[in-house]
Amino acid sequence: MAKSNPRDKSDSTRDRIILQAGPIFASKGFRAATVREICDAADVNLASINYYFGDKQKLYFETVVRAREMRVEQVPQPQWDLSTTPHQKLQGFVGLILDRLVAMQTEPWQVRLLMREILQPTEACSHLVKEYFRPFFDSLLAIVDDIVEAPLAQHQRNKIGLSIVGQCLYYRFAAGVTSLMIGDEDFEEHFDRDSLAEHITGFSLAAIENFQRQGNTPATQQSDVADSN
Amino acid sequence: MAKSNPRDKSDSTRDRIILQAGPIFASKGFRAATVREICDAADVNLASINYYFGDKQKLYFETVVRAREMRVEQVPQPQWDLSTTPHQKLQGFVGLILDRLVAMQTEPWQVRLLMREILQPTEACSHLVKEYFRPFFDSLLAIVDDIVEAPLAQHQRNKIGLSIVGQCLYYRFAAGVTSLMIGDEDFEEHFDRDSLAEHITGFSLAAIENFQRQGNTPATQQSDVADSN
DNA sequence: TCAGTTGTTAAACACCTGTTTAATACAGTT
DNA sequence: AACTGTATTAAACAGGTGTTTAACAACTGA
Repeated sequence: MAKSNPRDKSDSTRDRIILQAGPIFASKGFRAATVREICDAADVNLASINYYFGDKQKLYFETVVRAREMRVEQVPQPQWDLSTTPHQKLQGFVGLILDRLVAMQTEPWQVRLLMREILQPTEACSHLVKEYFRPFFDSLLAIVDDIVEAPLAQHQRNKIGLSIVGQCLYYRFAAGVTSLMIGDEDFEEHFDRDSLAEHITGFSLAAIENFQRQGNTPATQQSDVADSN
Repeated sequence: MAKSNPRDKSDSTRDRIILQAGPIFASKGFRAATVREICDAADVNLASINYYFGDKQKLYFETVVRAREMRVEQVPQPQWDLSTTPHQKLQGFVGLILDRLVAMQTEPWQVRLLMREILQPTEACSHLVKEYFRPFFDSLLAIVDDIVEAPLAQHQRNKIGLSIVGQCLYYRFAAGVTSLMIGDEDFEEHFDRDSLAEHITGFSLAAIENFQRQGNTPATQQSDVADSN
């Protein structure tokens, strides 16, 4: 049998704190989550968080990092071969966004925690962008490049990519009001993961194709209304 | 001179509390905002909130209601005549969303507070949906109907509408990470209100037009990847 | 003038917050 | 056996939380 050295014991306690802190931070946010609540959930002493992490803030950072790692493991990026069409790649990637970052049905704590960082970036967010969001977004832009063929200005690539991401993330941020707005039963019936992936892919693909047809200069007229703020 | 009856005095105090509570709730959220901080800002006694509103929660509700009223006043809906094209209407409405609900440059407290309700709906949210979001969304769908001509299934109308709204709201929710992701200077230069209105309108219009061209059945293939969660 | 209502105030209440401390337990090493 | 460093514990700390209370001030209508 494997001997249990103190390092193992330490790591298991440390891990248990992170894993129990995750759902609590995700549900209540950094401030509303209390160290007492976390320590109770992890079944450790009140002082353990300060012992292992220094303070509550550093525990939060570690929890965000762990959430990203777990989410990438849980939903791996799809693999494509030479026969995969750009359309299929786009649909696969939209599905990947919906699974990894939206996860409407399950709403795992990892997703809710990462979204908190998007909404109110802390120091953990720059880490997330570098290690996660930026490469993720680059993968999407590569697919977009395959579809448009003609080279685009960088800001146009970014805008198209963010139009796609925006359509997906909306359902993470606003699922609650959407359900209130269009009715529970309609929402449950028509806004499942696969239906949304299909719609967003078709919508975006149609947009990109028509962009090309119109010579990359859509909507040249300037709005003359609603300029006030 | 106008006599100052106690009702005036009362209302002014009540109003001052709401108007000072707004930015604080918007910035910190319900929990992190303290009644002491609000009372200090409004220059009223600590007990005033409980006296006028009963408790902190009821003050919050009133503040959300007020935020909506103020926002509708600040950014009125554009008026169209018979010569206005559907394209112009769409661009006007996208601009209206960007001005009312995104407001990237100014980020007034009313907008930040309303977004909090979208993200974490409280009892105030169902009020918002009925009085604000639902009619707002219906106006958008009416414009979409003008563009597509052919009748659509209700869930398709909703999906198209939410694709447009999603592209806009993304910049409210994720402006922070976007700036981190594509760089500050690129963001400031190319992602201003007018550029975004133009892009989102063009992107969505192209999508809708191509939807029609393809007979309302875009993206019929099903993704065979990224199904795990 | 005199109740009576309304608005305001300072003080206190009971509770919760993150963090620190000193004592204790227990492993492996000398 | 004594020592050492790590892990855990209960208790206390200093400060902040929303809410309540009772006293006081100001104006109202009879």
